[in-house]
Amino acid sequence: MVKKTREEALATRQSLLAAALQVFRERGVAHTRLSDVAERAGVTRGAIYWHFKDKAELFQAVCERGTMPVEALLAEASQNALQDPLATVRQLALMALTQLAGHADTQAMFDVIFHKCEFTEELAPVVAKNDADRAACLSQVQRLFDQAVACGQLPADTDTFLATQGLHAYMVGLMHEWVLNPGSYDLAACAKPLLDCYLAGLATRPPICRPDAG
Amino acid sequence: MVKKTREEALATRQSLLAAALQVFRERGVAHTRLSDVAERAGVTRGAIYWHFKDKAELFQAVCERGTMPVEALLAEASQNALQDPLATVRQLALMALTQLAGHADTQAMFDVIFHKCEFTEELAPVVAKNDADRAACLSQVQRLFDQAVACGQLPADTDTFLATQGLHAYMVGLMHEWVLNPGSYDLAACAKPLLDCYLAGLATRPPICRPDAG
DNA sequence: ATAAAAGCATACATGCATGAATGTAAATTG
DNA sequence: CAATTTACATTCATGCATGTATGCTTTTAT
Repeated sequence: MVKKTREEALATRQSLLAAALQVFRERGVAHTRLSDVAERAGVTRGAIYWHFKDKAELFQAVCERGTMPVEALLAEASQNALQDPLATVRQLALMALTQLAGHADTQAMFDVIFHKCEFTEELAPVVAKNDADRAACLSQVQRLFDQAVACGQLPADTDTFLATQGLHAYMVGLMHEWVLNPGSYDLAACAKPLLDCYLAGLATRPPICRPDAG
Repeated sequence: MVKKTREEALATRQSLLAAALQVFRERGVAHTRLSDVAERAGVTRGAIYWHFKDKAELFQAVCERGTMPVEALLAEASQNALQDPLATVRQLALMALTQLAGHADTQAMFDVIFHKCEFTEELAPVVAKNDADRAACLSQVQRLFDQAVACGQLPADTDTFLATQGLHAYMVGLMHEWVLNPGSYDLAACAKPLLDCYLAGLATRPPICRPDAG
């Protein structure tokens, strides 16, 4: 009773990913031994080494499964951005927070990424992908802000680069801190007011960074 | 030529802390071997085990050395908060960002804490101290926001709890992301406009979280 | 000056996680 | 229905980081 059918093998792979996410969250990625992941998934280390090369590749697979919906969101948002760019940004950010508030797996993933993981050389591919994703997201949001300036939704002298950095930092910080204490406040309910507060700041007093002389 | 005088021993301890900060940043805390730290400091592991119980205690010492100035700032700020609470909050946040932008050691520390460390059980004392510090900081800022509402600096219906969470998230996010790419923009120059943007949002459209029915 | 303790260096024993090697039985393929 | 591959389980050898124990030399206290 060793060999499984193809779909059973896929199920094994999925349960390995789920188990890894859990154990990563409990023990931290670096301190996690693959035997723990295997035990949690109800298999042995042999199964892990069959499906993945090593722990880094397993972690990479866990991350990619988690960031897939976000990327789909970004791609989808590039469509209907023409008429109301600010609303598009707002929707984008809102859906990210809503996804975090609602999905337990998403919470686990960000908990791992933010607090239970060391981004060192051995996870270089994950870091590289993170960097690429962030860069793509940032440039897309900045383009939306540029459009918002062109539409008159934002002041003409808005530094859209800084505005983008600020919004991204806001989002990262909200997720980073909220996953530490999901019970501290109702993120799903508070996401809108929190976002609108920052967007209002952008509209009334946008960041303007004069290229300082000296 | 083994035994050192007392101040030489203190110097050894300091160089151990500095070396640990560097190696932690390069290799990550979990992957750092104490022999690396010792070698970087020009001693052997014996010196580490003399000054510290284990890696966790070493990391704790590194963290405490880094958070000391921040705590001093907070204590100092509780003094002159009466007449202009909003300006006090602004000053507080500004000094934190300025400190980060200017001090290389502070950058290293936050890089380690944000990206090169797993907060698991073995670092429980550090986590506990972090939690306590954050709670103290948040409650103090919220008190300032409450005063700001009383002064009329912020709208009467402002949810000061959410406003505090938002500002804290903003700060965390700014630091979290900026240490990843200190060259991406001039934090020292942009700290003011970035902060004022969020504070303007607080003044014009403060977060108000209605206790949602259903 | 002598005893005691400080401040490390060195040597040793231990466990433990890894990765590779091998075994194996069922499931495909032709 | 044979041959081959899949999908793991099991075993093994290895290295490596840790913690402890011990040794050694110089301060420091008295």
